[in-house]
Amino acid sequence: MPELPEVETVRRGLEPAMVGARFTKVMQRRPDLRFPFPERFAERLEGQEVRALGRRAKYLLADLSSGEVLIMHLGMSGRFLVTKGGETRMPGEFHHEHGGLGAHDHVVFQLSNGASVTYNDARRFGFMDLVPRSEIETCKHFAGMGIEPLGNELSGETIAALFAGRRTPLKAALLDQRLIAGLGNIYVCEALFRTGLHPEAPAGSLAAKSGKPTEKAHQLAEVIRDVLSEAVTAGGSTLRDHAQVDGSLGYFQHSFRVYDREGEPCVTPQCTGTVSRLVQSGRSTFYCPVCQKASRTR
DNA sequence: AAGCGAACCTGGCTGC
DNA sequence: TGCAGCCAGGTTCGCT
Repeated sequence: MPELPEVETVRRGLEPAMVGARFTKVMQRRPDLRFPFPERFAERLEGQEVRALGRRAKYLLADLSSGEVLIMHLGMSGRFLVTKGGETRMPGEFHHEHGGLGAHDHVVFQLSNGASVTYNDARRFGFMDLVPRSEIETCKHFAGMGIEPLGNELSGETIAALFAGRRTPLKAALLDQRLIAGLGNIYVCEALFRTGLHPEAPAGSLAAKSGKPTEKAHQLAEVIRDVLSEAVTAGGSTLRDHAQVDGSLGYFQHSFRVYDREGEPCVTPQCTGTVSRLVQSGRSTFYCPVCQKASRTR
């Protein structure tokens, strides 16, 4: 469940359980996820205090008293469940009876405040790494990463500058984490719909010849911010599994206007269009062919 | 260089 | 009921 709003939802859920607590025991139950765990993973965590829990794009960053940062990425199916001390593990099909570990519980963090944090990831596209605080900006995960869409950098001007001259479809440009980092398939579809932009329009069409942003570029920047912050407020989107660390669901999926709505009527008032699906670089794009017509040329 | 498709892995749903 | 086929919120690799 991992685009920016879901990761931010997880961060907010983990924060009270982890920040200010020490790792008393870390159980790493397999040698790798998408990548091998770093050397001596558990030993480097045990005894360390979590000073802060941050987020960059779709990555969670736990600042440790050792000076290292625990980097966590959820991939496609990664999720965290927090169990407070004394509680028996419950909600969710992933966790077998009373406190036992489920099939894909790969890491369990026990904390000095009595809480347990379990990382579950059926597909194992997620990963964890440990990097010195001083090397965070330049480490392989973040070097070359694009701007934060909820930060101050996102504007019509930056979109025009980043997209100018690119013939790649808008959909692909928005998914490119080297340009803007944190958007994924759902929120790109939703943002393009709200802006009335065709997903196959060339990314460069948002920059005028002068290099200045078009009106649509300004709108797109605002819409991206709106969609993401609305989704964060809703606790993210829940598609197949819980989005929040206490097992409860996000509910932004009820606000989807095009994502996963192929064949349904367009929600725009007066619009007679039907939501269509097309495949771009191997991924489903949902859009309204009537509302989203903007500049397919150039 | 940019832009596709495939690959990584498991599970859930659809349809025969 | 069983099984094949397709699809899934992400990222990276390798081939045009």
